[in-house]
Amino acid sequence: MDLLDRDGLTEREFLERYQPGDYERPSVAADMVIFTVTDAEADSYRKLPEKELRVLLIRRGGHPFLGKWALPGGFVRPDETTEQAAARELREETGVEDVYLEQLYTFSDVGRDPRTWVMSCSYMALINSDQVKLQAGDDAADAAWFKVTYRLMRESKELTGDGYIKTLQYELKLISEDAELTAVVEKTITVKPSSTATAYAVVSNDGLAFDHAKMIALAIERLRGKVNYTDIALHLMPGLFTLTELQQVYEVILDKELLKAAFRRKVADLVTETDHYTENAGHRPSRLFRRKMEE
Amino acid sequence: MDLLDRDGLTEREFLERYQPGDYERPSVAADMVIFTVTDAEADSYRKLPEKELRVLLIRRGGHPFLGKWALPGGFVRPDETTEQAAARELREETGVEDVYLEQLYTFSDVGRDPRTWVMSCSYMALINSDQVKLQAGDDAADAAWFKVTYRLMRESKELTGDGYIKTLQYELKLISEDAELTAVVEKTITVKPSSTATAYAVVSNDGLAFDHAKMIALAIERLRGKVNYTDIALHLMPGLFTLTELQQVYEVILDKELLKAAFRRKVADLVTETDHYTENAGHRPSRLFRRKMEE
DNA sequence: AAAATAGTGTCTTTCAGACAGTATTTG
DNA sequence: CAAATACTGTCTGAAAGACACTATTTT
Repeated sequence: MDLLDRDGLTEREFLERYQPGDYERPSVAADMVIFTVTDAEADSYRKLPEKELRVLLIRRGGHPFLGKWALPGGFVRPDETTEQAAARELREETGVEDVYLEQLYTFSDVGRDPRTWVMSCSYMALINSDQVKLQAGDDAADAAWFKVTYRLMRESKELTGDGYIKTLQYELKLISEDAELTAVVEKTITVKPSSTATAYAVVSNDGLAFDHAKMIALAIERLRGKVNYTDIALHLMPGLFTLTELQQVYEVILDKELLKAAFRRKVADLVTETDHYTENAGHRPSRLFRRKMEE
Repeated sequence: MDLLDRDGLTEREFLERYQPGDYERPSVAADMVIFTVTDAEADSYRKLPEKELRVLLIRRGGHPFLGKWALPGGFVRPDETTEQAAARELREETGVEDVYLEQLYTFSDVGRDPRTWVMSCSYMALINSDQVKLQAGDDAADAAWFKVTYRLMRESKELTGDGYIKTLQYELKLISEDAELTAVVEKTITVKPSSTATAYAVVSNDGLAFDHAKMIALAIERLRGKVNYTDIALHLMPGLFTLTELQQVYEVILDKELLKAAFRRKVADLVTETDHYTENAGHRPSRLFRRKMEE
């Protein structure tokens, strides 16, 4: 192919002479919502421990948002994709290598970073409690796992002339051993005859940096959506697990109780049974399952 | 809040003195997959016309990819979000203002643009045939609507030691009045005990610029996925439409025939019936419906 | 009447919700 | 035996698949 452009150049000539213009360019960061599930303290050793959904946050050691908690992340380098940058941050922060990683959304609101023009491509990572143990040797001293809850608090609908605006307010709560953060995220759905638009806004925010409350909210919504029709939740499970544990994970993600019989029917084709059982549990042993790797 | 950082600065002082470093930054473009549905020519005026799913492409007038077809798009400016940039491009290209717009994915492969470091945040827009008429006055002379088909051609699965790799090859065909483009997009799903990764690659590509074959493939997959559990397809319909037309749109998106009775039951709560009917159709008139704006 | 599309009725199958019942282990 | 969890059986009702049937218009 040797097409010539208006200046009579071939593509090779064009590229050899190409000089990037000096118009403004944004910095692009990759930020990660890293989820895991851990056992809460049980009242008695005969009772099963409850499961908690947790997110990793890092306390900011410099301006802006000094002292606030932020998602792990960093700037993308010219020789890597946003996904590679996310995986690199994940490795640096947690030592974990082989995890489920999914791009969520690219945030580009003007002024979202008070320093300069910064976009953020956000990712969701799911790691299981086996892998989390490796978290010891991280460089950011002020990293902590926060228990997450995300709950619809208020719902309203306003009719406009030719459509309506639905407003949903969610309370996002993040609780660690020594900090408790709360944010309210508002989801606004504007329905008009020829369009539907959804926008997120942070209404109040106590302790989270940047627009990271929005990112966490979006991640939870994605997780909740996918749990119902994929095997995504299995990435939060250790190698061997009981169906009751799996059900607890679904319940903590969806923030709602499920019926045992129906749940077992539903996940039957996502798991493979093994010949192992739990031991010394203070009650009847439970069969252990693995994630199904065929099909 | 007047916390001081290690240099003893308040946040305000820090920001006043902040100088962006001179590390490399990418350009960020917003590219759009604009879908619409139009009637194909009918054999006889007594037969219903078939529906076609179409995408807007623009022939490149300069290097790189001179003469190839590309998605409409452009660079994001510092005073706008990627979404605003997408909406701006859409307006410039088609004159259309009020449409369904959804962020798809941010592409950042190294070398995806041969000139320089460019990421692209891709969007999907759905516009209806009423709105498309406005397309006359566009600046890019070489814009054309292409009929799209996207079909699974080959499927294979290879077992690895502890998991498997599934490879799906899709043929993407784009046909306009005077051009026919074909690309093969390969979707690779790598399943390992603690992760699942999906990657897209363009295996062959005849006539599309950049990685735009991947973007279109991703857009179609998103559209197909959402059609089943949202009212997204209604954004492709004009103000009044028959249920048969709506079914045709579902069928052309999903590339599969649906059963009439079941379809009507399924969409019943997405539409509102009107008192209008089609006229002079050469057969029994059909009731016209609108998109349901309540609930 | 023929051609064409519009629209409905209903049987079957599948699957989720609901709930009760049985089974197994430890203290 | 009591406490605790594990696991199964089955009824019901909602929704999707399948297919046949009726209805209405134009030529």
